[in-house]
Amino acid sequence: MAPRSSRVTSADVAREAGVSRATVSFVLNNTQHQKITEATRQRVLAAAERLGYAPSAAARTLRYGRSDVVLGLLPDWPLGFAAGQLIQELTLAFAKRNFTFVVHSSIRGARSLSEIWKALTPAAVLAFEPFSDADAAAMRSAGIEVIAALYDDKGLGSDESITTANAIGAAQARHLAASHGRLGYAYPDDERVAVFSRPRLDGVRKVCAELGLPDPDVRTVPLTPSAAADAVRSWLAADPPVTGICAFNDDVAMTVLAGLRHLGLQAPRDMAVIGVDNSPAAAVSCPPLTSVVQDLPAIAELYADTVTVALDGAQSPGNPVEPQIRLEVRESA
Amino acid sequence: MAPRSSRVTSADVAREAGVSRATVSFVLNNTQHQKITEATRQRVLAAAERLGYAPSAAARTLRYGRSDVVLGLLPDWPLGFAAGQLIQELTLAFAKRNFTFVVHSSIRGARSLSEIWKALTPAAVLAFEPFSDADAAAMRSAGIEVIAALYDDKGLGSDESITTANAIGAAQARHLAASHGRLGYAYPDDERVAVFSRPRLDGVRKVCAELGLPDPDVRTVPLTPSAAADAVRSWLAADPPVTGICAFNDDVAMTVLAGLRHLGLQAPRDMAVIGVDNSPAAAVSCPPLTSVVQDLPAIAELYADTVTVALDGAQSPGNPVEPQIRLEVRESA
DNA sequence: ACGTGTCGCTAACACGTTATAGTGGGTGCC
DNA sequence: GGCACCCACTATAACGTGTTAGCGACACGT
Repeated sequence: MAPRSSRVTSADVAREAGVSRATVSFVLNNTQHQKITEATRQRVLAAAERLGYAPSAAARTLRYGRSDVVLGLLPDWPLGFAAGQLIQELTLAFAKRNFTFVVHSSIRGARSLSEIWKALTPAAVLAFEPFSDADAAAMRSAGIEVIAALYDDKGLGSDESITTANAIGAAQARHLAASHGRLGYAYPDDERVAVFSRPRLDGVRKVCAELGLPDPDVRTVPLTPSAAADAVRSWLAADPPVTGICAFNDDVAMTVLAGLRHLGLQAPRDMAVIGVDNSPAAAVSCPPLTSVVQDLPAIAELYADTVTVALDGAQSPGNPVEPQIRLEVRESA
Repeated sequence: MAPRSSRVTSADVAREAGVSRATVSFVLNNTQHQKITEATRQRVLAAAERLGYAPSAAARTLRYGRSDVVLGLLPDWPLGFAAGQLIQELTLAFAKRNFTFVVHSSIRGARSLSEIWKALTPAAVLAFEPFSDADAAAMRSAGIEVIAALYDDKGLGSDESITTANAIGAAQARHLAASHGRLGYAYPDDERVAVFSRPRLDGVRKVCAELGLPDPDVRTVPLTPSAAADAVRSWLAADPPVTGICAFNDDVAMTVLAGLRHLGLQAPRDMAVIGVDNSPAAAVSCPPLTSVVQDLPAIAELYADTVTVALDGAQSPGNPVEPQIRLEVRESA
């Protein structure tokens, strides 16, 4: 009724309904072990509705000692199509578990990591970037669950990191190995994505070893047609020539395709290329790009389950199914 | 020293340093009007460091009534390259102003808008999606500044919305009008991006009117080569034929290029195409795509300034420069 | 010796919420 | 009528912080 400029609190609702703050809390939180007359309940609900009461998350967090916010920490590499999609799936997956998922892009020159989680008091941090042990320890001592969604090359915290990244490279390699005797890897020209590129390359390496193929010929491919042409020349000049290329993602793959065109060559006749992400551009590149499709909803569910289990100690409701990898086969391979 | 499982509070620091909590607060916040002996100051700082003290953001927010979090609300359309870049620039711009910028993707089926800001108590909300007046009113009554970074087709809250979107369409149209008498617009097949596509189209319309050209021929282009081919056929069959196409973004533009190839035609000979975003794929498409480059850092600064001014009532430090639009001219137009 | 300041610090309150202990009033039982 | 007991609700204590009022000690001027 009276739109105070300040925040409307539970005390306002209590006054409006003619009850105590405790009763308001009982009604609005449906406290089980507390009986409330139906008349009183309705009066409180009506008052809350009329005043537009919204409980203060800060006070609630202070009281509970934990908020329902899960903070996603993104590194500062350029966010592509898949990253955006994963963010949306994570938002949905956490919402289903009554958590609020927000993302902070920890760009260089911005606030330090400690500033971030101190400002948010998240219940958990889902990190897609590496950070120091000191930071991790500080977060834990503040009662924050830390989940690293990273490839652990140091074997550090391996029990908390989940990765399906090497399955991607493996899928690429298996598809190409059917018709190519020597594989190459188009590595991104940006060390900031190493947390993703390394495990993908490892997956290719593993499959090559399994199938008795020689180790893949790895070349860094900057995102310009001429640089890609250089890489293509080197691959074809090798002995035996490298004719099947696993690319880090669709952007790199399409750059390799541009390099081929630059040399007057064609995919897949002269060289087969496979990307990752199945971005919109992949469907309309020339030739249309074969790409690895991750089951991002399943991956998001897996992450969300991991966090939920770590937080509540509750067991995962569903069976912990490994996210599947699918190949969208077009013309480039 | 003693790694308590629970949170380390300022009281712990006070006990460790042998002073009161108030003194700890004075030291750590550098309270000006309060003199503290250098010895005491050092003792407190040492104790805080030793215990790894991190002030509770929840308590601080409760005390101040406002957090330093700015919440970015993203709609549920697929996030592309430009969106990711804008997020990073916004993170940087807000960090420079001592705000923590986080993003929530309000995907359909996830938590309602009110759940989000209730859970975060942000100081301001920077919305890239439309929401109801009731939501806006509720946020305001909770003391949250609401900034709509939207194209206002209803003239609603025009004083708070900032848009440079029509400048994009205008830049496309001006470039094409130099050599094409009739322009077309490749409209995205997703109404969720209407907040961006409409003003861009309006920019094209405005320039066409200014230059005495007929109104642009607008066609919705789904992201498949065959659908794009249909659109291309229609454009070329018009009288006079439409030979200059402004596309909503690079993805749509590259689909139009695929449609051209599908018909055995070439850009820019048979039809010129301009995209928006200058995504990595645009540089390696065939032919390489001419694209509009937004000055995302400047746009981010503008948004951040708008929010800061609304919050503190402070005047913008720099001159409110209009973000510039640049054209990356390649071969497609 | 005594008021007057200043210095350096502490006690206490408020922010808004939830949970626990407690309280007045009605009812049943003997 | 007195006692126990349940019911529906209230008073109050935390959660951790920033801030204001205040307090003892000491210096200083007269």
